Amino acid sequence: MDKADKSGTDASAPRRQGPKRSESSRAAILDATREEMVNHGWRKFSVDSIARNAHASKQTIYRWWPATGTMCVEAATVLLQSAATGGTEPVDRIAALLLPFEALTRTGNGHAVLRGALLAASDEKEAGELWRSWLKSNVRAPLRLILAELAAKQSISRDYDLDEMVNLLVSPVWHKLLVMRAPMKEGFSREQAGRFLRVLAL
Amino acid sequence: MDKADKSGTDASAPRRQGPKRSESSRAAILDATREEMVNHGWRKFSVDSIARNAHASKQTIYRWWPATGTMCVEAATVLLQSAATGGTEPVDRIAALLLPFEALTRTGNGHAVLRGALLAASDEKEAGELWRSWLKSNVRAPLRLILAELAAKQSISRDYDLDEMVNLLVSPVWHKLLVMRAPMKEGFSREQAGRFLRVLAL
Amino acid sequence: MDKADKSGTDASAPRRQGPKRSESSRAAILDATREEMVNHGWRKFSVDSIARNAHASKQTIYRWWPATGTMCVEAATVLLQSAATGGTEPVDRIAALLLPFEALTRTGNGHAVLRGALLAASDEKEAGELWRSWLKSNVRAPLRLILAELAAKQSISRDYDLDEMVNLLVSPVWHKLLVMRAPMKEGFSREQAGRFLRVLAL
Amino acid sequence: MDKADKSGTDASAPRRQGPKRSESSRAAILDATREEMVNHGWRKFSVDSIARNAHASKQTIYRWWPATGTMCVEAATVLLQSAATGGTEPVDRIAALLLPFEALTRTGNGHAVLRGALLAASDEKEAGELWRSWLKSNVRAPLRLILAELAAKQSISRDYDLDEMVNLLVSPVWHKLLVMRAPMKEGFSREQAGRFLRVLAL
DNA sequence: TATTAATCGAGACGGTACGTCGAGTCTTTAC
DNA sequence: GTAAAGACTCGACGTACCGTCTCGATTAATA
Repeated sequence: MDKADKSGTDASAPRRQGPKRSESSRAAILDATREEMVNHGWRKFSVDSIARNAHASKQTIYRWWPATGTMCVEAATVLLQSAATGGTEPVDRIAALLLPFEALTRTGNGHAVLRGALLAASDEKEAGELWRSWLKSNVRAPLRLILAELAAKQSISRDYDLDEMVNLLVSPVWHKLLVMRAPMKEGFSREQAGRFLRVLAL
Repeated sequence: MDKADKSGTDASAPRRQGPKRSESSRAAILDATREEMVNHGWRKFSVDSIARNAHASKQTIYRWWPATGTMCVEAATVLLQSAATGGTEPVDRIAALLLPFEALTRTGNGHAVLRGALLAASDEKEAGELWRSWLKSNVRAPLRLILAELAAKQSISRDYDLDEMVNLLVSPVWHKLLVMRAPMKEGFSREQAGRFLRVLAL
Repeated sequence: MDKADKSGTDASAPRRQGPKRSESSRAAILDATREEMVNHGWRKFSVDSIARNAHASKQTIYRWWPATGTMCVEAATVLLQSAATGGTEPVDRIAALLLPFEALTRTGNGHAVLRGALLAASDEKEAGELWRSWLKSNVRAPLRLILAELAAKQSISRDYDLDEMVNLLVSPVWHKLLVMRAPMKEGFSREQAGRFLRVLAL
Repeated sequence: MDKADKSGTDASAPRRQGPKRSESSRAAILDATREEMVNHGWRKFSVDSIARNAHASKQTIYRWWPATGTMCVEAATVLLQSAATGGTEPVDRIAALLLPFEALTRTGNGHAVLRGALLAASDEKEAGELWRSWLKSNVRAPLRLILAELAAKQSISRDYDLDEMVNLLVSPVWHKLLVMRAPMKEGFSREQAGRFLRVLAL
C-alpha cells in the first residue's frame, strides 16, 4: 500500500518526458494529513489546510489523490506496516495481526489517525476500497494461512467461515476505536486472540 | 431519544411566553437529515441543504441542534425504536438487542442512515455522547438484566466483564456497517447471539 | 448609474423578509475596486483581492455584481458624476460634457481608474452595455439637446449624424487615455469643444 | 514588427551554437494567440491555453515573449501589414493609413483580434510601448510626410500640431472598436480622411 | 386587549473551503 | 543549445457551506 492511486506503473516504465513525482512532497503531504486528522477529524478535514502545512499546492494533492479519503487511509497504513513480532504459538501469531492497531492507538496521536482513516474508509467509496484491500493483504490472507495450518494439525475445527472469523477478530478494534473512542490497554491483542481461539475450539 | 439537545427541561417547565416549538418543523428537519446522510455522507453533510429541503431556516436548526452530529444520531435513533419482538429463550432475548440494527440495514436506505449516524458519533464529541447514552439505555442496561438472570439460574458463569460483553455483542455490527459497507443477512442477530452465549458458557 | 445590476427595484418595493443590502459594504467594495484598478490593471484585477481589502466576502461581491467588469464601470462612473459647471456659451456647454473626464485624469489616480473602467467595458459584454448606457444618458442625450438648439438658431447646419458627432467629440479622450496613457492637459475639453464646433460650422 | 521582444539582433547575428528558433512554433503560437483573443478576450487570455492549442511548451512561449501582451500586439500587427493601396489624391493617401484597420474589422474575427491587441497595449506597459512604436512607424511617420508635402503645396495651413493630428485621425477607430464594439462600415476610412482634411483646411 | 417574549421563514453577511485552472519556474528526455 | 512534456508552488476562479445576524410575520402567555 505504499504507492499512490494512479501509479499502476511497475518495473517496465515507459520512460516518458518530464520531471518525476516528488517524493519529498508526497511525504510532507502524508505527514500533514496525519496532523489534520488529529486536529480536525474527518468532517472538518481540509485539503487547503494540508496544502498550507505541507507547503504543497492543492494541484499536487488532487493530482495524486483524486479522492481525499485515500490520503487518509494511506497516511494510516504506512504507520501500520510494523514488523510482525513475537512468538510461534498460535495465539501469538494471531495476536500479531492485531498488534499494529493496538500499538498505534497507544503511540502519540496514533489513535486519532487510525480513527480518521477508518472514518474516511466508511464515508467514502474509494477510501473504503483501499482500506478493504489493505485488510485483505494484511489480515485476511495471513489469518487464512494460520487457520489452515491449525486445521491441518486438527487443533481447530475445519468448519469455519473465513469472513466471519475476520469479523470476529477485528471488529472489537473498531468498537474501541470508534464507539468508545478509547485506546486499547496493554494485552488487548493477546486477549482477543485467546478468545478467538476458544471460539474456534468448539 | 425523542427530544432535542437543549431541552433537558421536563415536566416543571418555567412557563415562558411565546409559541411552542414546531413539531412539523422538527420532523421535516429529521427527514431531510436522513436524506442528506444517504445522498452525501457525513463529510459532505450540509446544514444549508437540510434547511433548503426541509423549508426550515438555519436559525431554527442551530437553535435546537447546536452540534450537527446530534441531528444525525437523533435521526437514526428514532428509526431504531422498534418494538422488542420475539421469544423468551435467552438467545432470542439477546438477539432482540441486535434486531433493530439488522432490520434497519435492510430497510430502504436505513443502511446509509445508520452509517451516517455512527460516523457522526465517532467524529464529533457531542454526537458520540448522545450515541453512547442511547446505547447504554437500549443495549447495555437490557443486557445486564439478561445476564444477571442467567447467572442467577447458573446458566452462565458469573465471571464476566459487562463492558467486554457489550463490545463482543455489538462490535460485529459496526464491522459489517462501516468496514464492509454491506447489509446484514437475515438471521445475523440470532447467529451473533448464539455465538455470544457459547463464549459465555465457557 | 448609482445602483447595482440586479436591483431593478424602484419606488414600490415589494417589502420582502430578511435583512437589507448593506450600503457600507457596497461603498467599501467600490473603494477597493478603484484601488485594485490602480494597482493591478484590468487583466490582473482580482476579486479575491477586493474581498480582502474591502473586508467583504466574495459571495457578497458576486451577489451584486455577477459580471466583474460592471463593478469597475460603476466604480468609475460614481466619480464622473460631477456637476456640469461653467458658462452658457455653446463652447462651454459642450466642453462641460468632457470636463468630468479631463478633471478625473488629473485627480489622484483617476487616470488609472478611468482606464480600468474603459478596458473592462471593452473586454466584457455586460460592462460594455453599462458603460454605453451611461454615455447615452450623460453625453449623448445632453449633446442632442445642445445641437438641436444651435440648429434652431441656425448657428450650425441641420445636417449631421448624431452618432458621428458623439464619436467625434469623445473619441480623443479614449486615445489620450488608452493609447497614449497620458493625462489631459488643462483646457483639453475646451479645445476639443472648439474644434468640434468648427467642424459643424462647415 | 515581425520579430519578438528579445531579439533586437538583426542581420549580424553572433552565430551561437544549437538549433535556430523554430519558425513553425512561432507561427503556431501567434495563430493560437489570435484564437484565444477571439474566444476569451484579454482578461481571460491564458498562456496555458495557447500552449495547448499550439502544441508548444510554456517554456518556449515565455522565452520569446516575456510579457504576454506583446504576443497579442504582435499577433495583430502581422495582420495589419497590408499593402498601402490606392490613389494619389491626398484624401486617398490619408485614408490608406486607416484602411488596414477598417479592413481588419470586417475580416473574420479581425475585430476581436484588434480589440484584444489594443486592450493589451492599454493594460500592459511593454505591450503599450510596442504598440506605440508600431503606430509611429506605420501612421505617424507617413502622416508627417503627407502633411509636409501638402503644406509645401500650400494646400493646408502650416500651423498644426502633429500629435494632435494623429489623435484626430486615429481616435475614431478606437471609439468604434472599443466603446461601440462594432465593425466599421465600408468607406469609413475615406470619410474620416475627408473630415480630417477639412479641419486642416481651416 | 394590548404588550411582550418567544417562534419561524427568508436571506444578507464575513469567512473558509471546495475542486479547477492559470502563472511562472524548473526538470527530464529527445533532437 | 531548442523544444515538448509535465510536475511543482502559488494564487485566483466562481460556488457552496458555515455560523451569525437582521428582518418581517406569527403565536401564545402575561399585564
